Amino acid sequence: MPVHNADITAIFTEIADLLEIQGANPFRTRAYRNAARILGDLPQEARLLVDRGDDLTRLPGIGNDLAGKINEIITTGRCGLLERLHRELPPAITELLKIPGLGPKRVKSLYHDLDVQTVEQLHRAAQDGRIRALSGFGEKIEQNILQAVEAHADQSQRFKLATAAQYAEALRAFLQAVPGVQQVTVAGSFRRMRETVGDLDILVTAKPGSPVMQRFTAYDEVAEVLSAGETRASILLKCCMQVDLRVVEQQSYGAALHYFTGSKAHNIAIRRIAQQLGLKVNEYGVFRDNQRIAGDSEESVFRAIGLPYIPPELREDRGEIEAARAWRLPQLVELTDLRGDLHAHTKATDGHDSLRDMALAAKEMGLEYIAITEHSRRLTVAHGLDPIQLARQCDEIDRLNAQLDGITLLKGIEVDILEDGSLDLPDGVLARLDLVVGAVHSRFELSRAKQTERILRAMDHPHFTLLAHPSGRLIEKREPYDVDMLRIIRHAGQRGCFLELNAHPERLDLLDSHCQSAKEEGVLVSINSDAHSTFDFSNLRYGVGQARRGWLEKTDVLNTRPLAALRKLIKKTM
DNA sequence: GCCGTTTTCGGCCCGACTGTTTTCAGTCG
Repeated sequence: MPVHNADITAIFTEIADLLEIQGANPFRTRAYRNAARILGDLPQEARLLVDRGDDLTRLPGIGNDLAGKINEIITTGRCGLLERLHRELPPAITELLKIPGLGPKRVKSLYHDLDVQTVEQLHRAAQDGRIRALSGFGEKIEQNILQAVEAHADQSQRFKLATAAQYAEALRAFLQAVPGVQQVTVAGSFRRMRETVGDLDILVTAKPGSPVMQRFTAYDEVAEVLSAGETRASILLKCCMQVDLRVVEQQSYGAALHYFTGSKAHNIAIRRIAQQLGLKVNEYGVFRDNQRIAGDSEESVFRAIGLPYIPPELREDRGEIEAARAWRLPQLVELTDLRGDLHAHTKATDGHDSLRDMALAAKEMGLEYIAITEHSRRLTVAHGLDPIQLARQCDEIDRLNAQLDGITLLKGIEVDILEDGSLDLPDGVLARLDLVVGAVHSRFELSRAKQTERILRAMDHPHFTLLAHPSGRLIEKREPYDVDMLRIIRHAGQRGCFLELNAHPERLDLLDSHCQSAKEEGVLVSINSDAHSTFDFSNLRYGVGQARRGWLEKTDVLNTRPLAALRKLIKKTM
């Protein structure tokens, strides 16, 4: 079995958990967590880097020791340190860390003093009232543990960005109406436009005496108030989403927003820079000694430590700080940069609206063109089109284009890429179209070599324009199929093809790290809605968010081109 | 365990809330 980055990430995370329980140097455990994060964000398998003889210590946060461990895991499939830790501690003990309120210190004490090794044993110990007697514990903590175990509160659920947006908007409006409240901003991973968010972090500025805290904890969707202080409170909504509220004065808005937006790794890096400058950054501002020198805006925070403004989507400690220091931050693409959308369906297949309605909705979004790309015949569940049906739709598009003003429909197809890499419609049919979007909708389980080869062959087709949802993953539902994405990206470059960033909230596919690879290889990405109804064009904002997380600029995105320029780019000469 | 325009050793972000304690440790973000 080849070792994937996710395997190494899991090993390093477990090592960090176990070391923490043992009471190891916290910075050592941080190094393992950091390494896990770095590997998780890598656009390529570490295995391939090692095969190529790349020096892993060139990755920030990976030194000789960790590079050696990565090597060991890749070549042997094992990790000596983890095996040693497994001999020293019971294997299931890291599960206890997932219980809210239990950290490494308390888990260690539960194990040493009560021999609690599993969640079941923890449950029994709490039921028997044995926990309250431990030093540092008490009746309240025992009750909390009991509740948490019985509520299965260890399952930390993540929500798709678009789902979180619904709860966020409702809460934002609710809080905005509270007397004395000035600004309400949803920060955290939501503001960084991560594809899923674990909780909502809301920042409020309010005049002194505003009842915002009381109102927040009394919000009618609250299932439980987890904590509530003067400036900070956490609630659990009935949908099981946790929401953290932070209230600060207006003068601290920027510093608090920066702090609350994260990511954690980014914040640590920023605060280190401040430290080196003899400054201190916290959620109230930037301080020299006890003198507040910045903090009313995020810009002022960055300026105070000598950096340009870093957009939230980049704040993952994935090179944005180095880029900022060198004044080489990208000018990220914006929603208003999009001129068109190259992937949309109508009720001719599995969409819900007519050609005309889709065109008008796109125009309403400020778009200049959209490509109609129905499924092809192989995809029977979606009523895919055969050559005759497609020809009929093309005629209809021609007629409609003659009537429409300010929006142009392009003739396309989302053609199935068959198992052998051929396309699901004959060349003569594809030749009439403005563009051909190819997609894998079957045989997801093929080996990496076969799946990659399948897609490369499809791109070799003279009419192939754009690869739809390149990884095939459905967030939290279906893993991506196993392909060598870097090879696909490079092949697209050689063949003059493009990659889609599918903006549907369930897909958000291309991954952000692969957007970066595409940019490096000079392959343009098309941010497409994959709209199945007139409402779906609004999903483009999530695609843009993902593109921004992938460092894409306006020029890196195919459909920022005006129609005439786009036509030149997608026109196949062969 | 990592890292270096003060450093190859000695640092490593910072603060709020809870519950256990009488001044703070543990957890969390």
